[in-house]
Amino acid sequence: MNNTDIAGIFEHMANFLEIKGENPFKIRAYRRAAQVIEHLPRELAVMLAAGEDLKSLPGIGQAIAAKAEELVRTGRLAAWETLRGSLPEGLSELLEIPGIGPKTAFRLASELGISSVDELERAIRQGKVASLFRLGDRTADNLLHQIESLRRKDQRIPLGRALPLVEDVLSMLRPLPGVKNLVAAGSLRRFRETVGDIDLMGTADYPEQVIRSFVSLPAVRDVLGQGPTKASVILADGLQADLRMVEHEAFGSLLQYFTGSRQHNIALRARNQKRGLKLSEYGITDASTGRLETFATEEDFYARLGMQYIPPEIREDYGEIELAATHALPELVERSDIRGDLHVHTHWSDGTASLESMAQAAKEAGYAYLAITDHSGGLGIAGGLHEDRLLKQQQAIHELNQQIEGIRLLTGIEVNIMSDGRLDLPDEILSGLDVVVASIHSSLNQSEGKMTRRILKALENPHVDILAHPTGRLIGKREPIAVDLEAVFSAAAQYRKVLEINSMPDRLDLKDNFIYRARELGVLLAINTDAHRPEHFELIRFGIGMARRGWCRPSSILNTRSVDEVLAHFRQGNTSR
DNA sequence: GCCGTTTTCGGCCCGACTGTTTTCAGTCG
Repeated sequence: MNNTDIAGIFEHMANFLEIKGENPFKIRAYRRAAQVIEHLPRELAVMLAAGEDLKSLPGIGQAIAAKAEELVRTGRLAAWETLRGSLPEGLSELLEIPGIGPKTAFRLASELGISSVDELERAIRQGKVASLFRLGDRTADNLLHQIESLRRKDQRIPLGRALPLVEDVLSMLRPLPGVKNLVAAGSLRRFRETVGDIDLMGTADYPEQVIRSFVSLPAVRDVLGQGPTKASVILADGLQADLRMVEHEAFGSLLQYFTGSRQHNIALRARNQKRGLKLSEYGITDASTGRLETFATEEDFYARLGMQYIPPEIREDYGEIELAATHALPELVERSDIRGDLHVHTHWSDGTASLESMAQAAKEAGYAYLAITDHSGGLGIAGGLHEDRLLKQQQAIHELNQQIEGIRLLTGIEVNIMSDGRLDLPDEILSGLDVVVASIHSSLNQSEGKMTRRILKALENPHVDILAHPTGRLIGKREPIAVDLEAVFSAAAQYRKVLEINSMPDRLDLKDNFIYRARELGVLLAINTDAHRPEHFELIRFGIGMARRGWCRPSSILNTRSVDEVLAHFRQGNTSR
């Protein structure tokens, strides 16, 4: 049983306990455990097999550790079987409907015998729901609307689609007269790989005018609501965006509050409550005096708590609060730290641009070096390079290096890892290149054992420098390959191989929690764009966002180093066996 | 059920809105 399944069961248990009116803190404990487990970089089964104590995980104590172990060992959980037997199975899905909480769900089940969304819809149409005590026509009507919108609701959408959309909106509103602040908060600001709703907030001299302009933007498909300081709209892709205009003095605490994450805020408040400070979106209240202090910036807000400013990307209650309190947060990698890209394509394979224009674009991006890594000729990739054309390309790169100034091109290849782990170019060819990026593009459905052996074999090749997009996932389109990443990370650390953080918004591969784990194991990472055209260099910000979510300092990222240091690192990898 | 620079017991984030009431429970973010 894997982590997703286990987390799912704990989440269901929380729902059922809630419906039964159990202790709310017990319920919260199950929810928190589910979240922690869901985002673990390693399988609980693996940790248990290694003899590790699950109680060392945050939010997991004696009882939940034992239950998790029971699930791993037997695939079942007696406590869960009992619980689910005591209530109608479908009740959990009722909680998905906005407006229905545990109390209402319980009453719908006990008083009307409803146990599914379909049954609820029928009951509403028959007028049964509106006749219940403390419910009425309005409530029933709203629920019906929620059910309908839930059925056509778009999923969370990838960050790569949401961010440009939101930036468009912001760039049209910011020039309005009197606008001081205007930013997106929420999971978008934290650079989560997918986002649900968008929370925009700002301060301005004439807030109503900003609201009016907002709802009449061309990107707005539908206006859900509009008041003097707040409006809700639907943008393209079905993305809901809320704009909130506030007083300038309270902007800092409001931004902090709406940036989240929820877990971060809960932990932050609990911690400071003990010190007599009450935190809210309006500011900080000293319990002894009852006086509310406001904050125009987040920096001031955190400083008042005696803490370092915490970058949004790591506000996940993953230890950042404690470190910020002792001023020991890591300095996270930034765009300006990046000195080159080690994975790009040109029209020599499936890219669209020439060597020259890619070099020029990299130079404009502020880079000192650029590795040209077109596809190797093997399996089914359009226009991949065979040995003769690769040699010609190397020649062209050498010549271009003579002509251009301000950037150094490195020769390279993105070589296919074939289904048995061999590479589709011979070692003699690979040894003549500055950078060898290896990746999987075929036979993606192999078993975990086979896939892991395949990748480990590729990593054992002394000429391989970087493993690109290690899991092969495409967000929302293709599942990651089945592979024992823990084994891959260990091998990479041992052989000094570099793992890629691919910045393509539909890849973001490795993802945040795996970056965190790889870094923990001492693996060096590279943030690459995998650019296929000059504009793609801009996508580096997504990779940087992931790296920051994985707590990477510049020292964890190879391409923050000079070209000589990069090449020196590859040479070490080549001779370390 | 979890957790500990005041605690191994006694706490556990905070405020607003909605619809239904006549003082507030339930839900949400």
